[in-house]
Amino acid sequence: MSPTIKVLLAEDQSMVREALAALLGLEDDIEVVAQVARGDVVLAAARAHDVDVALLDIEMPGATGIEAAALLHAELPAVKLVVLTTFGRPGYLRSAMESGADAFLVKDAPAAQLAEAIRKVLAGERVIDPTLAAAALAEGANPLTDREREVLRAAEDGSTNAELAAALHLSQGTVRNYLSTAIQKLAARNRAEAVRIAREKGWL
Amino acid sequence: MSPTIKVLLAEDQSMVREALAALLGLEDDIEVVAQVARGDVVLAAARAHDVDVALLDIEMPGATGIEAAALLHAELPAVKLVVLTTFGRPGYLRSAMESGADAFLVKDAPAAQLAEAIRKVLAGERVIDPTLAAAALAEGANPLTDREREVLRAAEDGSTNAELAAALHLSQGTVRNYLSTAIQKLAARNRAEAVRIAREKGWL
DNA sequence: GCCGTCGTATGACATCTGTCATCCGGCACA
DNA sequence: TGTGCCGGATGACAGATGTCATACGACGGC
Repeated sequence: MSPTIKVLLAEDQSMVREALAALLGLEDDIEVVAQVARGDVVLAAARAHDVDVALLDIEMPGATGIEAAALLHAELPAVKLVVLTTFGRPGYLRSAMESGADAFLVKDAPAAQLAEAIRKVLAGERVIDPTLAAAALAEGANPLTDREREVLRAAEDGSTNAELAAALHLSQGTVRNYLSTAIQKLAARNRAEAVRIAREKGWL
Repeated sequence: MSPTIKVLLAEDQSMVREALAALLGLEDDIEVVAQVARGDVVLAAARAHDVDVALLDIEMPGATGIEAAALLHAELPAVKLVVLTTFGRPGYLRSAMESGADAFLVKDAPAAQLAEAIRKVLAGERVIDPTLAAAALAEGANPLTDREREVLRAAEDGSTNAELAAALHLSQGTVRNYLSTAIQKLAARNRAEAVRIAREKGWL
C-alpha cells in the first residue's frame, strides 16, 4: 500500500478548516500535515512540510487561494493544487485553472468529493464540475480592461467620482468614461449593477 | 454517564455541513442525528428526530437560521439553539438572541468551541462572544424603519428609482425620500454605501 | 506604415439622485 | 386634545452620474 497523502489545508475560518481536517482525518490514506488561515503563508508552510497536495480556499486574507496557487505552481510545481470555494463563479474557475490548479470544487458539493479529488489529482487527473466548466466556457473571457476593473473595484464601496479620481490619480471625466464603458460591456443600468454583475462572474 | 446529545445540523453547503458532522462525530457524547440544507425544513426534521440541540447556519435558502430559530423556539421550546454564522454582524447577534438562540458562534472561532457550546447550552448556559456582544450593544438598535429597510433591500441590485417605485407601488419621490433618510441615518454618501453599511451591521 | 486598442483627457448634454420644504391622514402616547 | 412619528406624496433645486463625440500618444499586429 502507498504511503499516506500529505495535505496542506488553507482556509481562513477556523471552524470550517478544522472541520475539514476532521473530515479528511477519517480517510486512512490522507493526513493533514499543515493548516494555515492566510493566503500569504501558504508557500512557506508547503515548503516546511513537504506536502503532496494543497487544498486552497479562495476567499482568504493576505492573498487569495488563486494567488497562492499561482505561487505554489511556480515555486513547487510538484505540489498538486485543489481549489475550494463557496462561490461557483465561472471567472474563478477560469483564473484558478490559469494559475495551475488541478481541481476546482465548490463547497456545496458532497463532502465525499473532497477526498476523491485529492486522490485523483495525485494520480494526475483533473477534477472540475462539468456544469461549471460549461458555464465558464459559455460565458467567454472577462471583457473588462485592467483599468476598468480597477475603477469598478474602487467604486464598490460607494465612492463618488471625485473620490475615485483622487484615489486613482485620474481626472473625474476619465473615471466616468471607464465606468460608462464597463456599464455598457456588462449590460448594466448603472455602476452598482455593473459591480454586482462583475462580482458574480468572478471578473473583479 | 449521561446519554448522548442528539444534534440537528442545518447548513446549506454540503461540504461544510458534512465536515462539521465529522468534527462533532469525534466527540463521544455528541451524535448528529439529522442534517438539513435548507432553513424551511428545520422544524420538520427537529420534530422527526427528537433532537436536543439545533445547530443553525444563518445563510441558508428557504429560510435563514434566525427564522428557523424563531420557529423552533415557538414550537419546540425544549430544543436548545446554537446559531452559527460566517459574519459576526452585531445585528445578526441581536436578532438571533431575540429569536431565542442560546448560543451565537462565528465560523472563525476555534472548532473546539462548537462542542463546548453545545454542552453549555444543554446545561442551561448561554454562549456569546464577549467582543461581539459589546459591539452589538455599542451599536444600538437598527435605526431604519420597515419601509426604509424594504427600499434599501430592493435597491441592492442596482435598480433605478423608477424601477423601485414600480416594484414597491410607491411614487418615485417617495422612494427617493426613503433612500435619502436611510442615507442620512447611516451616514452614507449615497445609496450604494448605505446598502453596504446596513448589510455590514446586519440591519437588512 | 497603417489600423485597432488602450489609457487618458475634455466639453457638452440629458438624466438620475439626493436634499429640502411642505403637505396629508392615521395612529400612539401623554 | 394636542404632539409627534410613520407612511405616503409633491415640487423645486443642486449636484452627481451616464453618454457621446472627439482628441492624442503609445503600443501591437499585419
